[in-house]
Order: sequence, then C-alpha cells, then structure tokens
Amino acid sequence: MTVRVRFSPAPTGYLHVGGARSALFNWLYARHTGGTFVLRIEDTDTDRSSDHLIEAIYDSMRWLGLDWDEEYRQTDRAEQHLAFANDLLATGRAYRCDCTRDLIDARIAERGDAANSGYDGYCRDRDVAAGDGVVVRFRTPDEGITGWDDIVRGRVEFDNAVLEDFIIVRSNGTPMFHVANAFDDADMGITHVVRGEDLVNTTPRVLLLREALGYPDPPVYAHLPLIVNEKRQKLSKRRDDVAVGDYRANGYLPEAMRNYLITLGWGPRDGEEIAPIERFVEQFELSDINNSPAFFDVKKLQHFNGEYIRALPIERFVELTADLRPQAVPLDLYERMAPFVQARLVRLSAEEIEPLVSWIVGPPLEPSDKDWKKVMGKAGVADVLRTVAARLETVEWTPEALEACVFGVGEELETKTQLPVRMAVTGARTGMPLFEPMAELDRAEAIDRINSALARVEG
RNA sequence: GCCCCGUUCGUCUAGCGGCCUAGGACGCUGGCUUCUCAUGCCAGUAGCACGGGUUCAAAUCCCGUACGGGGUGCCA
Repeated sequence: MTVRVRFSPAPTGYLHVGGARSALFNWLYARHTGGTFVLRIEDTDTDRSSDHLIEAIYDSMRWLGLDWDEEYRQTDRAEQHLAFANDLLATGRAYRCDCTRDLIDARIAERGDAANSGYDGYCRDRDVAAGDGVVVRFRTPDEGITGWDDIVRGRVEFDNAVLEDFIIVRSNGTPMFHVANAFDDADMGITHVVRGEDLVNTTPRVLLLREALGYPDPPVYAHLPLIVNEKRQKLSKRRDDVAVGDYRANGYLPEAMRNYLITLGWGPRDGEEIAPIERFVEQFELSDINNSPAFFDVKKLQHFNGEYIRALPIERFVELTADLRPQAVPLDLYERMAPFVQARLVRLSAEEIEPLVSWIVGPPLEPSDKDWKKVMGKAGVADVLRTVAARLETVEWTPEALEACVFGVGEELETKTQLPVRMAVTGARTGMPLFEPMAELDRAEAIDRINSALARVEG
C-alpha cells in the first residue's frame, strides 16, 4: 500500500507552529515511506477564509522546505460534497432541520438537562422542507460504539448515544467540514491522517459519515499531542506569538525552526537532536510519536538557531545579514567583521547586529552607569588610559600592533588593560574582539575616545 | 455538566517487565580555553504525580485518586 497523507489547514489565519508541526510530520512520513504528501486547503468556511491567507500558508510551508505533491482546495469540490450530503438525505441518514440556536437552547433550558446540551433531534421526523434557514443534519446512531485504533493514542471509542445530530450542510447551502473531510479523505485515497489532538472528537463523526456512504476502509489515524504555552494550554493565535512568519521575520533560520519542531513530540532514535533533515526522514515513524503535550520552548529554539547560524558558510551568513547591518557600515567593512558577528548571534536581527558594529562608524555606545563603574572604577585605570593614548600616537595601525601595544602597557603597569580600552573605544564591556574593529577606526578618533574617557574617569 | 485524552529532571525527550544507582538535549551553576563577550570543551544540578495491585522483578502491565488539557459552533 502506498502511503498518502495530507496536511489540511483552514486558511482562517497564518500558519502557526502547531500547524507547521502537523505539516512537518505528514511530510516526514510521506518522504520516509516514499508516499505522497497532499496539501488540501480546507476553505469551506468561506466567511473566514481568504486567498491572501492561503498564499501566506504556501509561503510559510515553502520557507520550511515542506514541498507537496498534490494540491486541492475544498471549495473547488463543493458540488461533490453536496452530492455526498444529498445521498445521505436520500437514504434517510440525514434530514432537514429548521431549528434556530435559540430554539434549541430554549428546549435545553426547559429540560433542565445540562448533561445533554447538544442538539436534541427535534426535527428527525418532522420532514422539514428545503427553504430559508434550513440546514441538513446527519442522523447519528442512537446506540453502538464508534472507535478506532489511533497510532499515537491507542484505542479510542465514543458512545454513539453522546454524538448529537450535527450539521453537514449550512442553511446557505454550503457543505461543512465533516462532510468535506470525510468525502475528500475517501476520494483522495488518504491512508493516514496525521493531525492535532484537538481534532480527536471530530473523528467519530467522520467515521460515521464514511460508513454511511459505504466507504470500506477508514484511514489510519494518528492524533498528535498539542503544542502548549507556558500555562500548558493549546497555543492560541490570539494569545501567543506563534505564527511561523513571525519567527521568520525575527531572524530564525528555517532549518532551525524545522529541526526544533521535529523534537516536539518525537525524538530521533539515535539521540542526535540537531541533524540534517535526511537523518530525520530516515528515522521517522508515526509509532514513535509520544502522546503528551509539549511546551514550545523559545530558549531551546534559540539554541538550535545559534547552532545553525554558526554552521552557515561565511558568504551565506553575509548574504543573509548584509541588509540587517546599520546603514552607515560599508559592506566591505561588514564583511571583514562578519566572522566575529556570526559567532555571537542568536537570531539574524538588526537588533543584535547593531550594537556589535555601530561604534566602528558612529559614536561609542552609551554604557550604563553600572557597567561604566564596573570597568572604569578600578584603581589604575587612568594610568592605563593615559599611557595607551600616548602610545597610540605612533603605533603601527594594525590589529596585531594595537594588541601588542595595549597588552604591553598592561605588562608594564602589571594590570589588565583590554577592558578599560574597550570601554573607552566601544562604549561597552562586551562585544567582538577589540583590535580588529579598532584598527578600522581613525587613529585620531581612537585617541580622542580614550582621552574623553580619561577625562570622565578623572572627573 | 457531558465526552475524550494526558502525567519521566524547570523544559523537550530516551525508556516498550530485568541492561535504570533512569540516558541525552535546552536552561541554570561552576571550571578550563581567553586580558571582553560569544564559541568550544569538562563537570555539577534536577525527574518516573500519588495510592493500591499483578510479578521472583515495574518508570514500564492493571485499577483507582489527584492534577492538567482538549472538545462540547450553521469554525476547522
């Protein structure tokens, strides 16, 4: 049997990390088995879906390197879904209903039976005619059990009696999710359904619909554990910052994102968490997915990102970050500094690059009082600065000579000299190696900065 | 309320009855490398939710309890 899996996002929002993980696991399984990865846009909710969002989903998937083999849009297939629903109507497995939500709620209140708050089957035998405000509901069996063997969760069963008669065609005539989903999975020959656990309770409905239409072999289901926030709740587009596009914009590499996502709910057998995607394709098995929710840990993502940044060939690093450098930094200067920058970034962001290099072409950074005191408050700093400033007048202006000069002063005065010089020249106590970028400064400018610092120290 | 599900270091995972004095990774702490920071390397820290069974043997199987989550739409 050839594996056919599908990722079926509803284009009602941007692709978020949960959806991306579902897409990724489907993709991994398809590539692992040599099967087919189908992308099916579930845009049956036309009010909330948009072409713009569909494009954004394509974009995020391509960014992550998740290529698909076939592509469908459910709205293109609405006629078939409707025909499917009509079959059910014709065979009495579905019926029309004109109850409004208010009416249903009123009956529930009247019954005083909060335990059974779903639809009560009021219209089952009323023989409602087609018309305004009329929907089609599926007649769920009153007894029996609907269940399946989930690869991740094991046997899952629902008592049919608790399944209410759900709507399959809206009053505006458009088919709903369950019917579209059931028909398409059958029609497209989907063999494995890999999706989030939040869809578990729609599964018995889809299974019942398939059965009602006589499709024999349901696909194998694998419901993925949810990705949760620090409060252990399902990630929400509103509450949490989770759009894949945002991570892209914030300087995460797609390889890092993809690699990190793989570790959520699955672990490679060989324990190598950071590895080329091919290694994961080789090892990926649905049966190895674990079944408890995973917290999306940005700290660990950042670690992965740092690893991938440092692994970048330097030319590629420059290519990716050149536009993020401060405007005033010439490209050739940036290229010379790039190796030092690369080793220090967690994200490819202007925010992180700026303080590293801006002082070479602009004024020194402005240190906090605390940092200033920590470095400049030490005894002997004035002597160091004075001596270094004097020697800088004549020293050869190369990184090597600068280093020899500054360290030489240290030996003579029996103290460490880099930190005060660094603070004077860059305005920070941390950053790139000092002497390479310092050699890019004008001699006079460098001496000037040290003298200003000296003045401030002697206050 | 009702239905479904989950529970191994703070976090992500390995573990499928003896290889477990529970392994790895992130984080954190300390050390080495280094006259900054970062990297790299080394070390330390910390966990089988609880209670009963089953078994010669349980993190692993069973049953309860507690806690947590998902769903309960003319969303998907």
